[in-house]
Amino acid sequence: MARSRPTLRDVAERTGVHTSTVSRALNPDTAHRLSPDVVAQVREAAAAVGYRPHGAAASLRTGLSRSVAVVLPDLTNPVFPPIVCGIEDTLAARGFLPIVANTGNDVDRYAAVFERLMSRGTDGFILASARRDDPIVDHCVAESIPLVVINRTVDRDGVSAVVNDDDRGAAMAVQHLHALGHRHIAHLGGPQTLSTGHARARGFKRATRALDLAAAEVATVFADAYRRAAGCRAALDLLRRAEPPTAIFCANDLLALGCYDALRELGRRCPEDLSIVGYNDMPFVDLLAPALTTVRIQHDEMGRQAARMLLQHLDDPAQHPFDVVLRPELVVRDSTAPLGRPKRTVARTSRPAVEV
Amino acid sequence: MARSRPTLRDVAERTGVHTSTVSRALNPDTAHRLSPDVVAQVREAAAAVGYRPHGAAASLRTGLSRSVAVVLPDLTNPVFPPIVCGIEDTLAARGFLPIVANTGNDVDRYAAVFERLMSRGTDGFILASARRDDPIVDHCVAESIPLVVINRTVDRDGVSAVVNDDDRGAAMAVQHLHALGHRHIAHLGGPQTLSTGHARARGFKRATRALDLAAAEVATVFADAYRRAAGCRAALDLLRRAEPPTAIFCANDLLALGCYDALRELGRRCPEDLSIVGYNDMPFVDLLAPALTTVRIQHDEMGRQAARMLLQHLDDPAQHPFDVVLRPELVVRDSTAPLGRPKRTVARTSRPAVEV
DNA sequence: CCCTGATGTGCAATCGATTGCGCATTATTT
DNA sequence: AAATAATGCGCAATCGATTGCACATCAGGG
Repeated sequence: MARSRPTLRDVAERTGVHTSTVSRALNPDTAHRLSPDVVAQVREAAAAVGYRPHGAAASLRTGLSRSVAVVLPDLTNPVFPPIVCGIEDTLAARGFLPIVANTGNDVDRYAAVFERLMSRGTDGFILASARRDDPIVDHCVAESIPLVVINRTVDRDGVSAVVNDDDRGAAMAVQHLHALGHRHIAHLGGPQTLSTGHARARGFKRATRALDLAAAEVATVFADAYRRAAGCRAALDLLRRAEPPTAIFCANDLLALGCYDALRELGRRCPEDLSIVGYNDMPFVDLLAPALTTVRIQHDEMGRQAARMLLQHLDDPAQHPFDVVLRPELVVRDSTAPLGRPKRTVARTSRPAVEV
Repeated sequence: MARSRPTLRDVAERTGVHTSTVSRALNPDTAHRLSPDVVAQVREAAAAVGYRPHGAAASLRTGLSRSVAVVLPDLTNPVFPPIVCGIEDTLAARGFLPIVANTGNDVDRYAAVFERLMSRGTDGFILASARRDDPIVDHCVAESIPLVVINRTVDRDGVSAVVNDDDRGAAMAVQHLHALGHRHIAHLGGPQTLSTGHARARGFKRATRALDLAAAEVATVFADAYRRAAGCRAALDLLRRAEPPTAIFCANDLLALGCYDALRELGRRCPEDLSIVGYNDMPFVDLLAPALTTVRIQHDEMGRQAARMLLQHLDDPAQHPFDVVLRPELVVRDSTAPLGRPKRTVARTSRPAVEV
């Protein structure tokens, strides 16, 4: 035992043919060039000795690995798993294996992970971790490495992206709050180094202006990360001001959870004292207390589109970069209520967890 | 452009030395055998041409890849990301890259993913997807492939595992419910093909017997998957019986969420009409309505232990398999209340999301 | 019956990095 | 100063799979 794994040679010797014949017999694309009985014999022998192709060797020779790297900024953010599932489904249908890596929102680890994935040889990248100004994206473009950015996009040109219409989504949130009578609406923004944080803040500003909400009424603070704790800090900042807002639009759901924490700390209630809107409609926010009103993005669809896009680039290296922009949807639940006349909590809009 | 990536040869020619010298200069372990100025020149040239090691080639020659596969049964279950983070931290410190793959609870995909990872060449496996009787685990043992199972273990011997004391955790849940006065306690069990489902059911049975709860009072139903929808179905089954339980111990948090769904469907309330205990204390269950009482497992620590274990096996192939059993902890929140005298919801035990 | 063409298989080079072995040069010892 | 040890580096084989090319065999047509 512990003998090294069987190779093409072992199968060849067992069958009495050459290794090249074995290689062809085992490859569905070349098997037709051989006589059927040889193919059958080879396959049988391969199964008998438990032959497994040596990916590194094949990859070395062909330069292809039939695997793509999926880089996430934060695995613990529940918004990403459904996206990954969409990617997986689409890639699996074409025989590609997605390799998921996590940067944990750390720039150094982002670089290290990319380096390792590159050297390990993946055919392409799907980056959910892109920053607006991203050296790694630049590098990929310069080296013509097949690449798709997802959810977050970059400022520069020449990169295929699957994103949401964050500007519109933000406007939907503001309009909803405005329709409920809110005038002191604040924005708990995300990092402005990320396209999502930037676009949602821009949409917020545009929408409040369009609705003639005085600038003073539309305070904006920025969290330094899409994290619950950062959201709490920023929310406390907003809520401790002289004239606190009656509603907050958060740039993502984790920040909204931070708002919940802040309210609890201050002994105030949602939605009675403050209406909160999140962004992403990540799994489980429908079960929170109160159930979170949020802007839903199409998780699975984003993943599927990104995977399809990357496959197009792999199939045709000349494929020109393009964008797919998905439309968000407002999901009204219990964390928003009319100003001064908070609605009673009734049967809330539920949404089952994503079934894989 | 689009010129193929630089190789050792390119660096060698540029420096005027042999490729083997370049190889040694770039490898910290062998650089000391060369004169310092050669090393410096080589490193400089390598950086200048943007040399990146070709992992597949190195892996082919050495048989090592410095990467380990982490196989998850269900990426969308929030209990796993924190575990993966623990694994990542520990592996990164030793220069190993974790490659995360997801089986989506699908046996065929499990096999396919394993096959791909094997052929791609990973130095070892951390399986969170093991079943009690798992052919893939058997295969790894037979082939002496370094392996650690995590969270779920296997019935067979000879496999290193990091698990929780599920039996004890279940007993803690039952004792808690019993102390609250509950006598009609049911168990919403997980799949019995998984060690977690099995051990938690066993712990439930043991604890109820020890407390002299009549067998009739301790109904048990099994969900066919750790999913919210499956939990809902099973809970409806329990709650529609002639003598429904006053408390349910669920084999994991997702099943508990299914209970919440079932209650809503029946128009009953938790904890007034039914006390619910979950298992795992996955992220965000502290924010649910009501905040979930659950058995907490040590997510990060599990990951760290498993990674350490695997590294031990990699360092010393003769390392004998061993187990690490972590102790669970009951976290009482608002989903459980004294029988017939439901407590008012007060400030609940909060727990911030895991900071990466 | 020979020639052409098709078909099936073998040969050997190749991908890029690693490493045991050996040679050459320099340092050390007596 | 000569013999020996130590150091620095090059040579070439190797890992396993793939693939262009060549060769052999056989079928069919003239």
